[in-house]
Amino acid sequence: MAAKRASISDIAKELNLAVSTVSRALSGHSRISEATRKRVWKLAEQLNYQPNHLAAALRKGRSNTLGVIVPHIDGHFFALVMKGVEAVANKAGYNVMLCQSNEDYEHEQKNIETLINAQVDGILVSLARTTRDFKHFEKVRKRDIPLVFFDRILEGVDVSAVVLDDYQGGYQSVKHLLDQGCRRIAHFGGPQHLNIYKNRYAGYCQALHDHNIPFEKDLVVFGDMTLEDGIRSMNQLLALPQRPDAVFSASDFSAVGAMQVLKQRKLRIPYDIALSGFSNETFASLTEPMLTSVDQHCEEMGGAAVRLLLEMVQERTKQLSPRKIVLQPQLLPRESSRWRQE
Amino acid sequence: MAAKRASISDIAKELNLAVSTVSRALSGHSRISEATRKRVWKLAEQLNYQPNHLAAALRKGRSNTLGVIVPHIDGHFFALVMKGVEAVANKAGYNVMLCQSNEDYEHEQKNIETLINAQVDGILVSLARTTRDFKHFEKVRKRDIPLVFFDRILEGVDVSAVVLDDYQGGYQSVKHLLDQGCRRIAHFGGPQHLNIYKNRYAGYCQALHDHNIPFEKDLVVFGDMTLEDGIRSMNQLLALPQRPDAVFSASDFSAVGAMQVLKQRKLRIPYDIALSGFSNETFASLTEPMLTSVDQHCEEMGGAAVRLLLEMVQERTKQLSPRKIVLQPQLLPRESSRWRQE
DNA sequence: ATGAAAGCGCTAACAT
DNA sequence: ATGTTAGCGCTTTCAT
Repeated sequence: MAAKRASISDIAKELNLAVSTVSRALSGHSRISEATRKRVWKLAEQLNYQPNHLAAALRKGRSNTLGVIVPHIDGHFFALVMKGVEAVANKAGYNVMLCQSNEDYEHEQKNIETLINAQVDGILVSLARTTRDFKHFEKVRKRDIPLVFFDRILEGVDVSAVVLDDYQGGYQSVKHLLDQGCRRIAHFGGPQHLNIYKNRYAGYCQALHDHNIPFEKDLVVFGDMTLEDGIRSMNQLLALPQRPDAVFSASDFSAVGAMQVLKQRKLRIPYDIALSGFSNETFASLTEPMLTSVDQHCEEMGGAAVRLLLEMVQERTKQLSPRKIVLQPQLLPRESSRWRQE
Repeated sequence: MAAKRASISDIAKELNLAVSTVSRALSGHSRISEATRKRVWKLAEQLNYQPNHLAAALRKGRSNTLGVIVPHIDGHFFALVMKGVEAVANKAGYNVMLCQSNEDYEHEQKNIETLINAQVDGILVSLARTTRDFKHFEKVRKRDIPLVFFDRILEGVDVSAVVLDDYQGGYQSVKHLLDQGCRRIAHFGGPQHLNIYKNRYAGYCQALHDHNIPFEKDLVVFGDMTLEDGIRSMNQLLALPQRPDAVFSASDFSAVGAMQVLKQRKLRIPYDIALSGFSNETFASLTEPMLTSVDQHCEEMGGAAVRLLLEMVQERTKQLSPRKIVLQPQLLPRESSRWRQE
């Protein structure tokens, strides 16, 4: 029963060698005779030796584990990011420890503690929507644990991060709507303390400005970007004396909410009102009409974030100054915004 | 810089106590004077002491970490399961290490090694679609690491698992379609070596049988359950001399594929052909018509799986015989299958 | 090329 | 109630 696992010292005893020799043989040290190396490896196989990472980690002070904190894992975006994270991390020999903050600041603080205690070698974070300060990251800094943010970061804080050019995403979306002939373009925006929503909004504003469309305050509605929020916001817009002829939503969910309202009111999409969303959720190509959206290259973002983090982990000595990587978004025009369908 | 972390022995030295005393004070041991306990905690706070879990794990032989292997994390189901897993695990003081097998057998084997090396206290697995044997789990058994499967398990192997009553899900779906007046009900089925698809199919067969509907081989199409597969399968069915009047798909994705074909051919859903899927993906309530589906209580499944696993972890001594927990599915009738809409 | 020995930070058995 | 001590399995310096 209970098969005790073979250790280096077991192998050493069996072969009449010193543990240090066995350790070196196993880790491919150069100053070990070919003969010894072979004997050791053979017995290791036989005994089905598995290295005890915990012990190695304790000794070396590194755990070969990366911690990741995401607001939530349901939904397209973070799931795909995790795919990229995992792929790159595993290839580099690192494990991944996952925490969800549930969009909650307090929870995020706990997550940080958890990861510090687990002795992770580096931390990847995308902020909870309710996070507005940086206190809990001070601990991480103090311990000199490499830290990389992705997607959602706090405005005005100088940290390493991998982000999407949300400004471009917003700009292109609005430009596309303008190209279709829309002139009164509304915007569903998210919490403005988060870079992503702020930048999408900024892109919207700039695109209007560049095309000499006057900005109308009434056409911008802020909310929490859920489907229900989209319903609420759309109804609010339709109650205006003069309704918009397009909506650029900073989220696919609220865009779909708007879509439901429009369909229910028998307004034609895109002819009466065109619609575009953000994130290219799975369902974006399954709605009717299919929803125009912005792809965020999620997997790539995850991969890039890990690569950046590993660089920092491996060159811990040199205090590198914070680096930012900006990925370009890709507009995917679909039926909800295109007047002429191919 | 590089803030060295305070250790128990640091605290002990500072307070002129033995490390064991400090350790006990910190872990709430009963035989420690209130005064000492307070002094220790106070200094611990001051020094911002964080326990070194690695060391504790090495010493105790337990890492307080659970490993989870999922086929993939994108898509509704596993993402929600992970939510449940994480919630329960964290509450019980365990961390979660996540691996994705990418639906690949080889990858799954690697994942197992990874988790064993990481010294996890227990492993949760949902099998890759390409996994057909059990060899790689023998190592886990030999090491006596508690192992719990969820959702996807191998047929005919006696293991602890948390599964959905897929048979019921299939049965109810078909019964519902029959209740709507459908008589020629087709089925899109998945790989039959996986319990979930086999049972959904079995439920389909039994429901037909119970209602005296003859089984027709041509109405059953097996595939890989993707959207494209649904398109292919639907076209295949429409080429039959006599077409079906309903399809029960074992996946929402292939159901949506079918939906696209039907819409394109101007067949009315549900009037010409009714549709029902499985898994209640996010998009199921966003298609037009909204897709009837079966909810799997994903979060609950994740939670139940962890609870079962933790039981095994905590009572490791007593070799419990494998336990199965079966959750009941919930049919969600929507427009794609209902003749009379409320 | 190999060995001896120290120690990572913690817990727990065994004192007192 | 507190102290002493051994050791979890590994890596690494210093010898030889």
